[in-house]
Amino acid sequence: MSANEPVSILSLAILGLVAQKPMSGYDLRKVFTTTPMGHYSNSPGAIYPALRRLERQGLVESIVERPHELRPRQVFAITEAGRKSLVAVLREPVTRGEGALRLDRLLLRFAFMDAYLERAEIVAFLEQLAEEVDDYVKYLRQVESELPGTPESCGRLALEHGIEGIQATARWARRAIKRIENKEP
Amino acid sequence: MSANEPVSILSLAILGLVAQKPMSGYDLRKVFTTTPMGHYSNSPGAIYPALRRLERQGLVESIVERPHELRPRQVFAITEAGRKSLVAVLREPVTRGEGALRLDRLLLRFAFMDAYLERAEIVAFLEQLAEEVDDYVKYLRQVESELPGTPESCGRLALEHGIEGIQATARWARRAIKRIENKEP
DNA sequence: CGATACATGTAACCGGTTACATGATTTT
DNA sequence: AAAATCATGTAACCGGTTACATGTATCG
Repeated sequence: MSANEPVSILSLAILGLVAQKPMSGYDLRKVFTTTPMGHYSNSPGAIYPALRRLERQGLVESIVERPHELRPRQVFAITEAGRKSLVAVLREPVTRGEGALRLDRLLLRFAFMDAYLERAEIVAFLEQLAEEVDDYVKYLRQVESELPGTPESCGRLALEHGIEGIQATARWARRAIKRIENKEP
Repeated sequence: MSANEPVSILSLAILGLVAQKPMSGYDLRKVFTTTPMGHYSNSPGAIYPALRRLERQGLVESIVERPHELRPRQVFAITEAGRKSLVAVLREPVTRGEGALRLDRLLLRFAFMDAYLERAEIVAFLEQLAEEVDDYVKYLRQVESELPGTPESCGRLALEHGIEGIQATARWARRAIKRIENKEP
């Protein structure tokens, strides 16, 4: 729909956060520095420009508190367009862009879902994710089988690490489905 | 030692690859596009500049094949300084830079180790890794315990995904240690 | 009241992505 | 010989990191 979607994963994280409640750049920075969300970068030189971009796209709007003082405080809130755009991102199908499953982006989307999507949609997302992950495991096993080197070679072991990590993801997704489905409405 | 170290993770991947055998930019691109190494970006606009940087740093050197033709082929090989620098990177201690364990970089380093490091060093690396990962799990559990929301809330589930993923890493590391130690010399 | 920590940003640099360009080789 | 594909790159743009700047509250 709208061509105005948050482009980077950090923008998406910010959009999801200000959707929960309006925040200043500093508030956001605190979230990123004090929680594992910091995985998506916690530097002010990333956050403030991202907020400007989101504002330019009309996805967030800001009100300036204490406008007459020298150090004003700018609080950003999501707009209706922003909410629409966020939901659209949450609803994107689960695919491998360029052969690599961008798990961090997918998980970030998932983390914001329960505020906006029906339970059935969330479950469908997890089912797609589990399928894609299974496919990816198959591909990695294929690669492994063609790999030269002994079973103790570091390259092979590193690949096995990758395989086991995403197998853990598949198990998690299926368990999450059950947890969500068994929850009383 | 040398202040000339490969800066980005992609540079490190390239350095490790040309250390195995000399390759052209195109050869490298093929590796990145056809294997899971593509995780570290497979775009020519990243690879060629990275090669230039490595060359400027003296970590790789190139010979131009078919120099008189219009489309020459430039093959890059690691230098002695490059090999030293690579080994220095492989020997870096396992730490959390800015609170986030950069697993992808650590695993990339690991993948290149067996050509250059003693078995004992590799095992020590894995032990450090397992410890750091255990610490990180503790931190994440702490975060989880302070998280509001029901056990089925998406945010909590996403965090659990992270926890389980790095627990899988810890198990992998300990299993890899055993595999390497039990290998006959 | 001076020092320290908290709050709120800006600017320069740099690495990566996307899109484009162009020469050689193979296929039809 | 034209079309398609392989091989080898370049350029513009853009997002992120690092380092710096400056204002406000707090604490000794």
